[in-house]
Amino acid sequence: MLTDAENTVQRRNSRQKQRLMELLCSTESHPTADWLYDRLRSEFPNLSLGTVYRNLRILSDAGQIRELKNGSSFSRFDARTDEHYHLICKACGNVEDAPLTVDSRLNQRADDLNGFKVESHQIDFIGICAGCRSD
Amino acid sequence: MLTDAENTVQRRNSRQKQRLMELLCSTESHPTADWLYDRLRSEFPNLSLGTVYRNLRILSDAGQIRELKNGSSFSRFDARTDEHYHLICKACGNVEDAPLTVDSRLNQRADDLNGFKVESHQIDFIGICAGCRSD
DNA sequence: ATAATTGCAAAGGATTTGCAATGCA
DNA sequence: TGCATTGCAAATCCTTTGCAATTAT
Repeated sequence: MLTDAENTVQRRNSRQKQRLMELLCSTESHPTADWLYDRLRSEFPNLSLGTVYRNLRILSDAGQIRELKNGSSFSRFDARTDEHYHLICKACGNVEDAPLTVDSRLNQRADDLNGFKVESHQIDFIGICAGCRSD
Repeated sequence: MLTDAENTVQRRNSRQKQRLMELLCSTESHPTADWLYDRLRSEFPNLSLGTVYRNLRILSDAGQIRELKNGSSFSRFDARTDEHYHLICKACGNVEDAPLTVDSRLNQRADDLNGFKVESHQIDFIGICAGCRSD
C-alpha cells in the first residue's frame, strides 16, 4: 500500500508502466511480478524488479488492476478442516467462519469448464466486520 | 511442504506441538504464526518461532489443520477488475478465469451474518487443469 | 538408547524502500 | 525546468533450515 501522499501525487506515463499494463492486459494467466519482469526485460534491458513491483502497486491502488491474495501477507491457520466459507474484513483483515452450509452443487456448475476438473471450492465474502462497523 | 522422507517419519507428541494444536482449536480467529507464538510464549519462555512454523507445517501436511492462502507464496496480478471467479490448479498453481456469471444473490445470503456487512464475494474452484490432467 | 523435536541463528524468497540519476510534461 | 520515475542495492518481512542439545517413546 502506498501512503496517501504518494497516492494523490500526479502520475506520469513512463514507457515501463505503459508496457507493463499492456502486457498484463494481453494475458489471462494472472502472472506474477517475476513473470512480467522476465517478459519486459527484452524490451528494457536495465529494467529492475523494484520498478515492476512499484508499478504494480500504483496500478492496483488506482483500481486499474487487481492483486490476487487473501488479504494479509502472512498465512493464517485454521483448525477446522471441513469445507466452509469465510468472512474477510477489508478494514482489519480478520477472518471469521461464515455460518452457511456449503453448496456442493457449485462444483458441478464449474466442472469441466476449459477442461478443468473441479474438486472443491471456497468462497470468501469480503466486507466490514461487526467490530469495524461500530468504529 | 515437507519432503516425503520427513513426512513418513514417525511423529512424537511434544508439549509444544500439543499446546499449539489445543490453542488453535480453541479459537475461531484463524490466527497467524506470530499470534500463536506470542500466546504460547507465556507457557514456553524459550519457544522459538521456527518451532511454531515447523509444527504448523507438520499439522497441515497431516491434514489436521488448514493453511489459508491462495496457492503459491507470491502475488498474482489480474488486469480484469470486474468480479469473476477463478479456477486454481492444485498441481501447477496456475489460475484461470472461470467462464461463469457472478451470482450476486450470494452476497445477500451471507449479509449480516455475525453483524458482518458483505460487499462482494469471490469463489475459487480448486482442482486440476486441462494441461495437468493429460500428463 | 534412538531418533524426533527443540532453540537458536543464519539463510531464503518475495517485496519494499532510499537515493542519486534520468526522463516525462 | 521541476518533479515523478527509474535502476540499483540495501533493507524488510515472513518463512524455512542447519545444527548441536534436548526429550519423548
